[in-house]
Amino acid sequence: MTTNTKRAILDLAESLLQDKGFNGFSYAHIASELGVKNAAIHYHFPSKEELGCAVVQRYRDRFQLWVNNARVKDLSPQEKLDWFFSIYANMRADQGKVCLGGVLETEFNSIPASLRQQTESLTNELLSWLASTLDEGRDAGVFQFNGQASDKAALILSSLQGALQMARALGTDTFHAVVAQHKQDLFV
Amino acid sequence: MTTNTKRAILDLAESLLQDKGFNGFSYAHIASELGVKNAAIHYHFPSKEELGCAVVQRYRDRFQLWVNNARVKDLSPQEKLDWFFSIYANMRADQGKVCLGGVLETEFNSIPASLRQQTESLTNELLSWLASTLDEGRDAGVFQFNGQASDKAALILSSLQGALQMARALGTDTFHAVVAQHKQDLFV
DNA sequence: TTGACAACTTACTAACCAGTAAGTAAAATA
DNA sequence: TATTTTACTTACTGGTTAGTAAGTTGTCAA
Repeated sequence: MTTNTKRAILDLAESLLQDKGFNGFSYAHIASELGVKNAAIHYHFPSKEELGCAVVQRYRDRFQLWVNNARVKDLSPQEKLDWFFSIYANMRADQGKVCLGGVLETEFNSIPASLRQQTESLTNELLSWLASTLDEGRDAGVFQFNGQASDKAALILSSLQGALQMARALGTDTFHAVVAQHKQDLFV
Repeated sequence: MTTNTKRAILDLAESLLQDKGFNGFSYAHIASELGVKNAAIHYHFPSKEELGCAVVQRYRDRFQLWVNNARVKDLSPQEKLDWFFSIYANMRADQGKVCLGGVLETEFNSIPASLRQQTESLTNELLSWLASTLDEGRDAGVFQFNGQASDKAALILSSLQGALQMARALGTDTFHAVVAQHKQDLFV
């Protein structure tokens, strides 16, 4: 039986990562919030590196589960895109969180190598799903854009990532304006 | 006579900010790199908060100087946009740096209030210049996009910010692909 | 009932952090 | 020349960091 504590640590670490970044939270933060001692965190995750990797790995697994879920697979391209946008909108709504990719890429030069690897894999997976969804929509005649779907996907993903961050300084409206503009660009 | 040291501190702090983030560098890093002692940094910038603000303030002043410079003012909208894109391309070329706005927004919840204020002002200034340049280009018939220029500006700025970060995980090609896609979207 | 193991706590360490108080040497000023 | 000011250094503090070693308690299997 896996403990509740291990999952609670992962949940809180993920939340703290999206809130303050990898260098912005400590084992003490997690411990005090959970009402346990520092060493309890080290029992489940010997190093901060392993904790960070476990958070990203779990996020990646969750994304793949969603993507391969019939409820998502059977959506139309527009609905798939809306579902994807809503993931980011929910992060914004949840205390102004930003996406894991953006946090870890911003701190890329001061995080462990294994966590950099996880970040690269996560970004590639998001990008690849988005590119094939865009291609699918263009083939179906519902999306319109020039050039390769992978380039347009990189544009959209980078913008969502940046817009979540920007919304911290300028407010939620900025984020929603960016999303609306993407739809306008794509559907015209 | 302002010392070389003060400027060297600002230069290095700006570079470290773009490299490792506000929580990712210390007075000791700056001191050892410059061959002075910790206290020398505190002499010029009593607190890290003041140092951070001075870096962003100098960056804002520099941007306003560029923007109000006749050499930039007299450019065509396309040239202005290319010039703006090249600022970001140069950051990417310079050891994979990311933009100040992106770093500080990502760390927004763990930086001092005065630095948050500087971040907001910087982002507003970049956004406002970009929006009026887009408007100017659309009026001149060289740019094409739907909706408000301020929304398209937020889309482009957020994307440049995100693409610099993303390029750390995926490489420089990703950044250039995003810029090329923006041009394609705008010029069609 | 005993032994093993899981899930912790207690108590600690060495490194690093921003920040400070007091001293110093050289240059500018009067 | 005397005094002040600038630009530091030396030496330190209290707080925080990830990480560790050794001990404790409750559960479960043999």
